[in-house]
Amino acid sequence: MDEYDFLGDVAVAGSVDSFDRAITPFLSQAFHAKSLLAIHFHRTRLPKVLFRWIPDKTLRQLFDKRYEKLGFMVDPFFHRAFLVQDWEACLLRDIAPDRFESSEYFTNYFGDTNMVDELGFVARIDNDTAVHLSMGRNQGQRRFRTNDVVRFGQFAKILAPKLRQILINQPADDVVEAQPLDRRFHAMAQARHTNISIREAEVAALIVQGHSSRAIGLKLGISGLTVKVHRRTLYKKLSISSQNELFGLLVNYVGADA
Amino acid sequence: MDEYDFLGDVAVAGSVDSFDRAITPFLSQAFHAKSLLAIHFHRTRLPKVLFRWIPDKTLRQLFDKRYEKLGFMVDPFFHRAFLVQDWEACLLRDIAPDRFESSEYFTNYFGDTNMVDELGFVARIDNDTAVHLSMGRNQGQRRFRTNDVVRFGQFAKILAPKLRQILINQPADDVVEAQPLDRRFHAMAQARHTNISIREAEVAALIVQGHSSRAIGLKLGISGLTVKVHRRTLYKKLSISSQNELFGLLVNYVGADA
DNA sequence: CGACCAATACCACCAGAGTGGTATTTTGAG
DNA sequence: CTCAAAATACCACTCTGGTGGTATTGGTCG
Repeated sequence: MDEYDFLGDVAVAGSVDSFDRAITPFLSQAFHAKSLLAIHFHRTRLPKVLFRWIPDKTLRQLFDKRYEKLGFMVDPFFHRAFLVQDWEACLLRDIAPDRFESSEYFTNYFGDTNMVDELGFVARIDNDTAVHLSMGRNQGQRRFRTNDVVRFGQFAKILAPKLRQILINQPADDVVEAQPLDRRFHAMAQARHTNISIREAEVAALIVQGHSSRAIGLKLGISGLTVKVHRRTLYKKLSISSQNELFGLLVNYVGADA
Repeated sequence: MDEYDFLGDVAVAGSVDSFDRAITPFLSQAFHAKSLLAIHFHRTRLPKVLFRWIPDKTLRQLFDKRYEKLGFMVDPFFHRAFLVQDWEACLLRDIAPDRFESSEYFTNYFGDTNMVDELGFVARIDNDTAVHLSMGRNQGQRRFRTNDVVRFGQFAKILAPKLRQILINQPADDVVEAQPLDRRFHAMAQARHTNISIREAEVAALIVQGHSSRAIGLKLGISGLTVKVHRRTLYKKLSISSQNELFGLLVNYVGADA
């Protein structure tokens, strides 16, 4: 299939469905991807997976089960989507928090384990919504190269506006509010008969997203050393003693409701 | 209910079922436990959960789903069971590998997240089988105290031989062979078109069980520094770069089959 | 008002993971 | 037998998390 045939199909696509059919076979082949997914983000609501192509059954199940409820909250693309104004194509590793890879706990948990690399774009639709499309490569495969990124960036010039156009007229059918992570941590703590401060909840949320103490400090405009203090008191209140345990609480409790 | 009533019921119990009914209500109350379980271990086969009382629904489901297939392989009680000759009552934290708690990834994954403490016994039945009973306390609760341990140890003098007696005449109905962890890692690596050495597979298995490099060295009779080398080459071959990613591979791939 | 707590900041120390080396011995396949 | 790979050992370094302190400020509640 020719590149211009592909772009022609994209141009005439009038629905998410036809868009999916136009791009999935072509992109997955052109970039040797082992997964491809498109997600409609909302700043304060649960996201909607527009379509996903994940041949590996186990991974697909994990993704379906966990991403829409909780996983998206630790997806760097989700946060990135509301930071860019127009649209942006990028590699996951370029926008991920500094400790994202070593705290693989999460990506593992949501079925991305073997995605050694992810290349995609985010595009803002309006103040509260955005759309995201990405392709993943599995372990055993090479990471995306510079020319992959460049080439994808060029496609994104067409794909991003087109997908936005399709979605802009489409009313959201799911309007389930999603509590932000810090709120969820706060609620979880109270369910455990302890009370964490607002700051501590914020820190907890950023930790599980993969930020180091230092990075959290920069983000909150406080010292990384202060973050360590919050960390300590947080752990003490939740009677845990490590980051992994915090992940565990999130997965088993914070994710349980909402 | 009186302690001697309890012991009387235990004494006359003639089946796993009646044993369960005799002990679960009493022990869970007497020790303020939030979970109680009994497992029949086999050195080379999948274990059989004799009974389990886990009121929390989420935890129960996680446990049911993952423990019997894979989780038991990283359960310190499982390994302990085949090290003691007769029987032994102990705290989980006393027999757990040194990095077991901080690499909570696993306990989280198998539904033990909130078990801040676990008290139980293991009793050998014959060369290849053993039985294990334990109670867990959740987060938010105190850990078991010395007098809890002492008291439980006294009960175990009756419970362990009794449970062994019940099981000794009971033929195993499940005879599903379970590949040891190192073998599974080896197979997983080959499925990924790479070949890890025997030593590397051993190291991988010990890592996910929660041992530090130093502890692995002591266990294998080699230097902890050598273990670090194995670790490095292992990570390189699997194209990962951290322990958490190794956990992820185990959970999503090594556990998939077998 | 005083007691208390949250939030801030900073210091020092340790353990462990991860990474970059070098070098020797053992072992197994060709 | 030879050569390459595996296994062993050791060194040095950085980064981070986790833990133990101290101290100041500002707000809240009894």
